[in-house]
Amino acid sequence: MLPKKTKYAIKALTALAVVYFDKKPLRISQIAETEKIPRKFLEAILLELKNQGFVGSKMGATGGYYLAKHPEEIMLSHIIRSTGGPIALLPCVSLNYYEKCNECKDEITCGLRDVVLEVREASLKILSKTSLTDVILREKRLLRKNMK
Amino acid sequence: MLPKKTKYAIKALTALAVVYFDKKPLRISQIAETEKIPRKFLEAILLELKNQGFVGSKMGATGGYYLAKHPEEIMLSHIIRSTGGPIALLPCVSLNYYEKCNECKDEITCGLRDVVLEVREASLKILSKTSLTDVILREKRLLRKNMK
DNA sequence: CAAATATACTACTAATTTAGTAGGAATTAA
DNA sequence: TTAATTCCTACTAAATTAGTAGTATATTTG
Ligand code: FES
Ligand code: FES
Repeated sequence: MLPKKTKYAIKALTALAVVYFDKKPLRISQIAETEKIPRKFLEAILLELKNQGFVGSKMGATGGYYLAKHPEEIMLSHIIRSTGGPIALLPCVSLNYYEKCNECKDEITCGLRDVVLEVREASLKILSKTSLTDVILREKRLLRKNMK
Repeated sequence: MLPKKTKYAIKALTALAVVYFDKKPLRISQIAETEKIPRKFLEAILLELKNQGFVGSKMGATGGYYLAKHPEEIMLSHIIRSTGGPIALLPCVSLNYYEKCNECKDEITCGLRDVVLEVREASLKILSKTSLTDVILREKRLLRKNMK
């Protein structure tokens, strides 16, 4: 399961992606309100996202946050990895959080690892191809479908 | 990430699957030793697996555990769900641990949910088709490949 | 310049989950 | 009857998650 932090990050970044072309920053409190994210928590999350280069910020009155990259360049896999941790089911198949399985005799011949590797590949295939723009597009598509 | 409990469960059940046709039970301590699982923890796990119908047991001297079903019938998805929890990345797309996303206005039109649903489908496709027998087969294949 | 309004940053805390452990009761084989 | 084993209840300790409090710093506007 993804931690709330990751979910909040995706939600906040998506909100920023929606207004990307306005070229005006969005206030934390504004995002917190519309996305129903605890204000202070979101503050911490956005700060982290800034340090990782996802967003930029402007201090002071009329300040706020804005996407630092084009929304098509920001993939869900990046956000997940930056905020939540591994996508893989086990540390021994995680690209970014690798850790040796000290119970298993041999990683190379471990049957379980082989399966879990396949699962990671399948998940990553989707998550690394889905950008913030795609999330917004999906939302629009679902809205149309539901309207009919 | 899968909890250790789940990993241990899969490992233990696989060990039982290997000797399935011997028709003799395997002792906890034996499994714990060969799979490097903390003895007492494994005890608790196997008991739970028994209550869920995965294994049977025999008490007393010469007692132990054995698979209650054919190893081809036990899928990784079953074990994960019984011991670890959801396979889905978010509660709103979990079949067995469903919980409403109270931040999102509408589940039906949520773009993030749509992506995460696709990921769950992809993972489940693999995990619900992979049995204990398959895990053993993969292991054998990997061994052969590595020998050459 | 001063007041108002933002983010930046440090340092906690509280609740939950995970990964176990301890110890004895019940059962069975020899 | 004794040795070996599972069964069962009740803890505990460590790590992680989900936040909060409070203050410093920067920026706009009157
Ligand atoms: S090596 Fe990681 S599960 Fe076996
Ligand atoms: S409804 Fe679950 S993420 Fe939006």
